[in-house]
Amino acid sequence: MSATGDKKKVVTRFAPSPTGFLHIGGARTALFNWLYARHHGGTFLLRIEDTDQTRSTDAAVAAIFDGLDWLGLGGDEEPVFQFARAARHAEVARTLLGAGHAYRCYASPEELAELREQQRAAKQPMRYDGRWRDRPAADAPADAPYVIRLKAPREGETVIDDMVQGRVVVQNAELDDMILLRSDGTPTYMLAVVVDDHDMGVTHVIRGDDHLNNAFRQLGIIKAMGQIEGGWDEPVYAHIPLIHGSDGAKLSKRHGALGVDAYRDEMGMLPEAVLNYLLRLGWGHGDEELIPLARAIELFDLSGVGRSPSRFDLKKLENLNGHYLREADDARLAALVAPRVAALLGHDLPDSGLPLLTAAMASLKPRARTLNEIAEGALFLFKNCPLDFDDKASALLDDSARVLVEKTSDALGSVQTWTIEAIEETLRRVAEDAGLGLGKVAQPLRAALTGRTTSPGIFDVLFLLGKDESILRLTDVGHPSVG
RNA sequence: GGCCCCAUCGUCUAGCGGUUAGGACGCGGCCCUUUCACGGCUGAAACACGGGUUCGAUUCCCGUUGGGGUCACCA
Repeated sequence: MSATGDKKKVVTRFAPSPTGFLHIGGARTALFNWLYARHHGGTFLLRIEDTDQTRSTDAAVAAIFDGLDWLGLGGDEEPVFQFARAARHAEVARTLLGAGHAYRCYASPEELAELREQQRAAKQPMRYDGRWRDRPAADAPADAPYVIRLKAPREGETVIDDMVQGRVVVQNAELDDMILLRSDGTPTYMLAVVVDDHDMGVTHVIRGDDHLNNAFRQLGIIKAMGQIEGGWDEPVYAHIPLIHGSDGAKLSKRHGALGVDAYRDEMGMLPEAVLNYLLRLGWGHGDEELIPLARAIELFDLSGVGRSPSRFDLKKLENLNGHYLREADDARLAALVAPRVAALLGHDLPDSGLPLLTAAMASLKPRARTLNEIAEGALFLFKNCPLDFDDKASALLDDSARVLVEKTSDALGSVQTWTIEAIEETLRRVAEDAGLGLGKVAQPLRAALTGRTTSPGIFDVLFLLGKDESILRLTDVGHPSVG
């Protein structure tokens, strides 16, 4: 902060630990950080928290980048891998130790487990009792492993003015002396986060409110380092509420805490829909519901973030996805849908598949909420005679309907130029000649052409199928079966 | 259990002392219509409870209840 009081440039970050895919909650945290940075013309950074090498995997790192990439939430600079910075973390721990803000603790893990057990039994708060906090160095057992703990203040209180949670106060007596450096010399998360955020120049820490308690401990490190060398500013904190499942319990795989890849691949969602949904989950701006990214950048601010946890609602996501599907470019959708159609069919699409899907998209997409539903709806375009008729369709195709189909087929056969207009004109004439409403003619035709009782408009179906294929399918059912 | 956070329709939310408590999803009805959708209109649906403060509380304060989070040599 300069003497003129102007604010530092905003720097936010998303710092997942690579122990699994990018889940939906993480995606929202990333989105909020990304939006906040964009809104303020700042920088959004990525950091992979892989200090726990036994739980971190390359596959998870790849999955996280993949998910972020799909959503368009990449970092503005090369991602930082925390494990690679272990030496720097250790250096800070040593600095703290040298300045008397930290100390060596020789208590063994077993000893600590026993302590916790006693506290649990006595219904006492479970925390480290500071047994090595003030012991003279002479007491230290020679060559015994030790950890370095922060010498946290025991009096007073620590205050955080959180941009979402408001002013939160915790008594320092509630905080114990956390471990900074493990006995094997590697840094703990608490230390690594603080050091990295400082070194990366992070000004705003926006993360899940499961970290709120951690913030008080982390502040202890920041304050201590600030006293030693100065320049360690407290970041602005914003702890956003977690996302819960539809039953109010913590989000689990059961209700959609899947990787974002599942929303893309298995559920057939568009990234812009997921983004819009996530944005509106826990954040609102008046009555606005449809908020594309550009608008979100313009509107987003932390003051709009609510403080209560919200439940994940797949139905609403699907509805939003339907909106974005209708707005999406047809060729783009066709490319996205093609492999899904092929999967349903069990074989590749012909070369004409993509252009056909593109042409059909305008009548396919208003009827769907997901890419999968579009694929389902597109199936009839690629089937071969004889079609598989579902129950309603075959029930509809009784003898009189088949006669009507044959009659229509004949009329259609004489259509010279296969246009929507010509098709419509022909069908209306057939209906009129038969003394029937258009619907009475259209339904049997639909069944004969698609094997289903629901489909895009009948003129569109005929047009998309083409004259030859249409006549083929109509002829196939056009003759009342003898029997 | 200690500490921390939260509480408006079933769900996401608007509200920031005085409103017929608004919108969206979902649900019901109607319209449009060749089916299904889309779209339009419309209906049902909420301030957890109890005390205060105030002329007046959904709104401010306290408590109760109910949720959630966190208490590792994980992150």
